[in-house]
Amino acid sequence: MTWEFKKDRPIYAQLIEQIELNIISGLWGPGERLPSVRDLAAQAAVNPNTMQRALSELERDGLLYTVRTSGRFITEDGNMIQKLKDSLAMVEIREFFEKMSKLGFDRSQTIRMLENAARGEK
Amino acid sequence: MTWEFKKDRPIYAQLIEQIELNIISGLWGPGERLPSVRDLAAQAAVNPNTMQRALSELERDGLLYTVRTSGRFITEDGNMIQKLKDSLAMVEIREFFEKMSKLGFDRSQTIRMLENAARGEK
Amino acid sequence: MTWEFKKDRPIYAQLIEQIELNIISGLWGPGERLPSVRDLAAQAAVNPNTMQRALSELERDGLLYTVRTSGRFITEDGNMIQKLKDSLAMVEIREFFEKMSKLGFDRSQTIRMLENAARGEK
Amino acid sequence: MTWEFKKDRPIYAQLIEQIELNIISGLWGPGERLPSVRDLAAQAAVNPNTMQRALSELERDGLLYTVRTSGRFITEDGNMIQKLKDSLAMVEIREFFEKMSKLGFDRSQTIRMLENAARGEK
DNA sequence: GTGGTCTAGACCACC
DNA sequence: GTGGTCTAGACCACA
Repeated sequence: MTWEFKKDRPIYAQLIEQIELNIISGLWGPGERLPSVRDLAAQAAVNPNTMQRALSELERDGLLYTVRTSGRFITEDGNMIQKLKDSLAMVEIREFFEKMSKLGFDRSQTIRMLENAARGEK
Repeated sequence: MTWEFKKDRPIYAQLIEQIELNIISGLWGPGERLPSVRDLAAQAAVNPNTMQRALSELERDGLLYTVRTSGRFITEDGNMIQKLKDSLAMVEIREFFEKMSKLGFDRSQTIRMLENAARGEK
Repeated sequence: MTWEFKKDRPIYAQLIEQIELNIISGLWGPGERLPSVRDLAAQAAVNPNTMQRALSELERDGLLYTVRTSGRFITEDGNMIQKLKDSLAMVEIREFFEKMSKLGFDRSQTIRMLENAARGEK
Repeated sequence: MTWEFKKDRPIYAQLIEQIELNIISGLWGPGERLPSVRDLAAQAAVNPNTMQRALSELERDGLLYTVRTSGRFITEDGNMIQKLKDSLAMVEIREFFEKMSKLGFDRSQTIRMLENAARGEK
């Protein structure tokens, strides 16, 4: 796991994004225990407070949960993970349609081009 | 025409991008004369040299041409504009597939979701 | 290495030409590291930006490549160097035929004179 | 006949060159009478003194001759014109060999490439 | 230290 | 007036 950050957005937001990806991709499986905030922060070379903030937000969203004195864990609710995955996908899809529209392609043209592209690279 | 720049990429690159969009969208039609470098630079609030660099690169790609002492013009080669449009679209498509793949969706899943999204918003 | 410039053409163009000659002649061999932009500029007594422009264009043509924070290097693709050599030669040949034609010599006459000249000086 | 001058060399030298080309190419035939210095100067948009200087040098070389009260004429000595033609050609040939040598081609390689080029464009 | 970018301001050639 | 070029000097990212 490598952590990289760009300067154009807050680091805590980028942390959230990366952690979500780790969960969605299954790299961090449901119910799995996370390293300590300190360790994670050291690993990512960020301030522990920043890491803490990211984890708190993820916890607020229900993606993580804390067991006092024992640590933080990934949610075991597969449904929730699935919903996150779908919701992130919807954001990407919306942005993609937006960009293609700026290029002058409407939704159906866009889909047709996507089909061709997928077929072409098989 | 509004010009906005982010800090994470060179301004000249963003200028190129925006100008390409202006051409593709037809806002600046084939054969049309551009404002002078100085005017464009003032409009975009960048240094004339930066605008000059962007225009030079676009000219190198054949999208613009210069008539000495008279000004710069959009290419009259509609074919070239079409090719640019397609090529920019291919970049977007590739990036989109890439992102969706990180989320765990393969090409055919992605396309299915796109179709649903397009249908859902009609 | 001496750098000289005439006033009738842009300096950056003359820089490009001289550097190409350095590469073709093998004075700067494939894979070799160039001096820094600043050093080259000082050596040639031009502004660093001007040298930078020349190098950028050469890089765009694939004759050089940059390793961030480490420096610029001559391409290791001997084929590309050979192609450059041939292409520059073709330009010279074309111009030469052109001039001789203005003097009233056609291609075959020109070649015959060249053969005589080469023989005469042996 | 159009007259064009670059700034990097004296105008009178460029006048000489152009006039020599006119004679060699036969545009101005042997024995033909030239327009007056004043007219030539006006035509070329140069100072009459400059034109005068060019003509004097050409006369010194024997390419022109003056008949008092009647005007200037192209030499009728075809031999001389031929010699001029050859001598200008030799200059071109020498320069060409020089340039090709800088590119790394020796005389025989150069000649072979010229033959190929001439054949290729037929 | 490296290359990359940007700005400000100047001069030139062309018509 | 147009575009083209050059210089001087600054700041940034990267390692």
